[in-house]
Amino acid sequence: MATGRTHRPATRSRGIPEATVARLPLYLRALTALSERSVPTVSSEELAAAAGVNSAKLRKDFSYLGSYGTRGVGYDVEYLVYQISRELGLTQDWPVVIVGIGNLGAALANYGGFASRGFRVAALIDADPAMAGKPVAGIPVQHTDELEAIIRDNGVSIGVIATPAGAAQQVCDRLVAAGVTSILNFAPTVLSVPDGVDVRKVDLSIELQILAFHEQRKAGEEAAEVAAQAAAGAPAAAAAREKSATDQGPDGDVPAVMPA
Amino acid sequence: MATGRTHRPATRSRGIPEATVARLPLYLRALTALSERSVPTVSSEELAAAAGVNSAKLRKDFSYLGSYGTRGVGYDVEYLVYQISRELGLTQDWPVVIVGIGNLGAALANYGGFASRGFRVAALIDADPAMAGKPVAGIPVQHTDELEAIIRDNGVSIGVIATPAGAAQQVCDRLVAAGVTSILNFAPTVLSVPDGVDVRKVDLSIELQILAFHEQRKAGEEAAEVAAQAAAGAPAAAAAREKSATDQGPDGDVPAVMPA
DNA sequence: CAGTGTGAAACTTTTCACAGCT
DNA sequence: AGCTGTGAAAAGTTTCACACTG
Repeated sequence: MATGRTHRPATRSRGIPEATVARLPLYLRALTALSERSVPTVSSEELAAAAGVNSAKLRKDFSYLGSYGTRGVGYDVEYLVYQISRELGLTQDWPVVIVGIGNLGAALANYGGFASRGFRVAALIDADPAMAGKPVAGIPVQHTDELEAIIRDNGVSIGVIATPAGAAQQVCDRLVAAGVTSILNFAPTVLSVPDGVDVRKVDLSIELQILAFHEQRKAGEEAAEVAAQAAAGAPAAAAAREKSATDQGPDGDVPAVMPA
Repeated sequence: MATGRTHRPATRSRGIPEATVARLPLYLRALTALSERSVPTVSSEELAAAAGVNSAKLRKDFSYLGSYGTRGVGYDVEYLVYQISRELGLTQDWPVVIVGIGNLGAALANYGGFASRGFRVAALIDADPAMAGKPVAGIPVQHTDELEAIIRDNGVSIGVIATPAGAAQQVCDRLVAAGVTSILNFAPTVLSVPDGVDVRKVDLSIELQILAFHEQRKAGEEAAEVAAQAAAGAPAAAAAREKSATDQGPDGDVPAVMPA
């Protein structure tokens, strides 16, 4: 909602909130499942449940895309799939390179959901000469020396870094220099990139640490609860948790993209 | 947050904002690196740069933990490492089970940063009988039949699901029934869990789709930019991006935990 | 005087609740 | 009658800017 909405009320304008963007893939997945089961329409309530969010949030999110529902009825599944795909830029397909073909890189290469929606693994790249030529997930691994050529020849703009932490920044620099402008980083490092390049980070140990924090909290609360229960009368059962909601928050963080 | 903060101004009370919690692991990692280089103190500016956030945010975050800095000087690295570790519950170590030992599960089992900070892989579990006994990352894989016993015998409260999507909910149910209260889910599914169980989700294709959205946006802006540049005089270079910041947002999303 | 700690302002995201369409 | 679309309120997060302290 950055630039005013003053006029142009019809054609949904730009400026979809980042939090909404982060949820669109979730909706898309739920819708795709419905589509496969040939469900023709769905209400915000049902779709929200399938996506793990609440319906008010979902309706608000969709309102940023336009008015694609029918009052009293719900949303047309196929139509919404198309609209969200388009909004996410998945009507074209994006060639992606994966750099670092260890266990993780191989797992990513084998990941089916990859190809299924808008992405194509254009190349697998590894620094180990012994890997060169070896096929992983049916794609021959190429040596890092080829990186620049691969990026240019395939018009790759999205790169996935699955290397050890030590190599990540260097790989990142080369990717960016060769023209990549979006990076998904699995290495546990903060990457620095020039303006205009987006980096998203996936980090196992950070996720675990966040869980540990809450886990620890629960242990503490349990003790408090027992005490309270002992002191007071009876009703202490489900009274502890702070947030409830049917939500399944993404980002956990507000992960947000970071144009760096 | 929820319960008022009315009194108790002194001792840092409970209720650290979720967004702050999500960044603590980032700070911890940066601090650990400094510690290894034997750097004794660090300013909010330096540490923020290392963690990829801005210094105001970092100071605000630390203010929720207490006053651990020294005005005019900065923060004592060792002391902060300890305080953050304690806050995150990493002074104890958490036994973790990984269910689903495919490429991804193996990658996770081999992930070093795992053991390094507060977590211990208590067991690897897979449904394939052929895997049973086979060691991965030095740990023998056990069959799913043993799941409940493993959880109970090891006092596991954190589980990692790295199975195919189809098996995830079922595995989740068993983990929860056996006593697990925190789950890190790598399968592309929305898990439903009872109240009091936290789920965090890591999803490759969602991340890629978010990148695709921004990538598409860039392409559009580029065109607009060129047009504007042609029409106007000259200054259009770095004027495009909407957010700037040195930030490297986690969550990308607001991933947030979801007490479900 | 360099640099923390923090109120207050600005912005973003979520939730509420209901008018309005089909 | 039912369900969407959305203003408006509430909650959460980030940024600003400066008083205060070692």
